[in-house]
Amino acid sequence: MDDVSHLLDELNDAQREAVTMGSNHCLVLAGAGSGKTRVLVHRIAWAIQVQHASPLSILAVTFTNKAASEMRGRVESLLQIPTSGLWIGTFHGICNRMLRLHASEAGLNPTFQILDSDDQFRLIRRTIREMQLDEGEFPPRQVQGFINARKDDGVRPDHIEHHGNPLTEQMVEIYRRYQAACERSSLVDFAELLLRTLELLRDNPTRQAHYQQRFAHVMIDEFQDTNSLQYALVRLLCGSDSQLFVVGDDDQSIYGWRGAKVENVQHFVDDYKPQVVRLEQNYRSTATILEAANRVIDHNDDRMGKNLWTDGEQGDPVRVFSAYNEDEEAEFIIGRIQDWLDSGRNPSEVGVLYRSNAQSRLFEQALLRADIPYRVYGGLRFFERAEIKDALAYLRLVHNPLDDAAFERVVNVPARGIGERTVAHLREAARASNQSLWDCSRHQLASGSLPGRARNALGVFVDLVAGLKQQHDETDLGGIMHRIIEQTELIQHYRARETSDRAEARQENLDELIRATENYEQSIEDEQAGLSPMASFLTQAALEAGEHQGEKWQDCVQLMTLHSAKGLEFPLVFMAGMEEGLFPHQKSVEEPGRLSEERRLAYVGMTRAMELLFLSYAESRRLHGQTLFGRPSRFVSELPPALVEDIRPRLQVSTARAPRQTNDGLPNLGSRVRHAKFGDGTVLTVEGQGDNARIQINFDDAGSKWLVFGYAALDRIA
DNA sequence: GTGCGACGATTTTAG
DNA sequence: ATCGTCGCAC
Repeated sequence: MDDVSHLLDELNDAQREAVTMGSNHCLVLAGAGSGKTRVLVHRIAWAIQVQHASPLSILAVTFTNKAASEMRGRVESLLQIPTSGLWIGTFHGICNRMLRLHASEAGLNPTFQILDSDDQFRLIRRTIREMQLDEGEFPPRQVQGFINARKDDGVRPDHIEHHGNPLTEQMVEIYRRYQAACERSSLVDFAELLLRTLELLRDNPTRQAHYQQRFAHVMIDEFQDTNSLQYALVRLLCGSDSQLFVVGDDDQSIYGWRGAKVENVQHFVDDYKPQVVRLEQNYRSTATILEAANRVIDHNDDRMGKNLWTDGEQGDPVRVFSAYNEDEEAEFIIGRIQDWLDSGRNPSEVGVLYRSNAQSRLFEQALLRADIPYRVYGGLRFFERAEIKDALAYLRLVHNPLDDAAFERVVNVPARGIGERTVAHLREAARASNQSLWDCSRHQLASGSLPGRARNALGVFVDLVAGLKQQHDETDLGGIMHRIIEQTELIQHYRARETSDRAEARQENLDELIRATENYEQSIEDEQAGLSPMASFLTQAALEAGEHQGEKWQDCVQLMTLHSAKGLEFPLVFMAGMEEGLFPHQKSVEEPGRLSEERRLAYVGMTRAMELLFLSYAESRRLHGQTLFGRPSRFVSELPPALVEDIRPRLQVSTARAPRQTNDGLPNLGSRVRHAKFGDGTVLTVEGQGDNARIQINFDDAGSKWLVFGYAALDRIA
């Protein structure tokens, strides 16, 4: 046997057990910071070098492109071989690959284009409008959620029971028509990528047998994030001789709201009887931080059980800061960051985490004032920006004139006098003749059945795209992209409509897009699948929307939501806005089962911290234009007091929390009161005087109510 | 076809 | 407070 010590040297016992697992299926319950990526990478290497598995027999699935490319890179450097034979990718990437290879068997045009969620939204909205339904009654967002949820459950329109419920019946009809529109134009949305692949394998025994035989080693990362469809797909991909190696952490399941099923971890145990390995040694955080996080997550009663430990240092206590308001909170955090920098540490070692994006603004302003560089995660990514999508819509039309979604997007961008009436006429004619909007436009122009003005305008558009199509034969991808941006006059369009710096940014992005097409090299797989560089580029753009903010890889303080912090680590972490209603979020408190997910989110946040962890909350906070008086998050009180250092004990300073009684006996804003029926609450508003005063109280359990002071019989409580 | 004011909603998000 | 969408007037 080859010397394989390099595969095992740096592993602890549990990690080694997982990596060297024999013929059994394996479930690795990998706690935060316990080295799960290392285990996955070494497992792949082990399969190839020790079990002599062919690289072609390996399928490794992740949730993000970032995780996939990191894994690929690490396997490559560990094995010192190129990894092009291995299937490492996201569920969507892998499904895309299979569908391209077997397009006709899956009932698809091999040049199908992928719809991102924005494209999908627009197409659904248009479908609703075309059906002359009321968008108030059928909000496109909701319908989109409905359709995706059905697809995630593997359900097609014909299989939905509407039980005579007219609302459901309509929803199903929208689903049906949306799907028909997709198929007419060879468009595939994200959920469809998975569902089609599932159906392909399910209904095609030859293909199924082929892949089941081929993939002898199937590895799945972040298994707690899989939805029903993904688990069904995993089950179809694994044959009786395949080994499943599944890594996950039920305590880090924070995506239940978008369909992820933690239960899949238990299902996997039941279905495959895997050997279970727990990775509980943490290499990231101090003992104090770890213990505090353990104690918080311990309040959940639906855990598989796991207790992280470390042989590292005790470290500093967890610091809890009680701010008077959100401004003071931000000020405090920036002060501590300044201390950190003054002690010679770097901005990029600092993570400021919050529950919702709206909270970022305060920190941005404060950091700006303090002249500390920062980077905000979230927002639109490169290929999601409007100007990029506009330009790509032209590219899509050149690539596939049947793409009605692309046609609709840019037929009047820049405005060229093709109004809603003309487009409606085209849609109607297209539907009547069962044609694409593009073909229909050409016929309408030829037959002269359009009013003069519309005819001219549409003629300009058709000539433009037709001209570009023609030029496509003479030039490469970069060349055609360049000409698209030049000839469509998109830049002039933004210039005329928007402020100069906004237009400037769009121009830069479009320049960047040209550069990206010029430098684009399609993968060998895409080439083998017979994809043109253009088709390959469009697929990539849809599948990998790109970095949130390019180039900003400087030394920056990192601002992000708790969700996007998953998988990252920082020596210094702030968790801001630790208030009931904000975190845990009000909506999660109301729905049963959601609270434990919020607690897992708190756990994820805390376990991001390596050396120092600060939690902070504000006693009063302006939100949606009004001032709210919150209480500290329950997660704060779940911390073991021995590990906590209160930076400002509430008794000391708090004005909002120690309200004086006014002369007329009315409670002050922000004070806590008890009502016989509604329970405890916080006074939000006081109007009028004496017994006739109307008081708005936000009750902890009963919600916000208006009461007349004289009748309400309120007791003040501490 | 564009511009403006009213209106409403406002957790988290990768592919 | 703020942002996006809708309807209406020019």
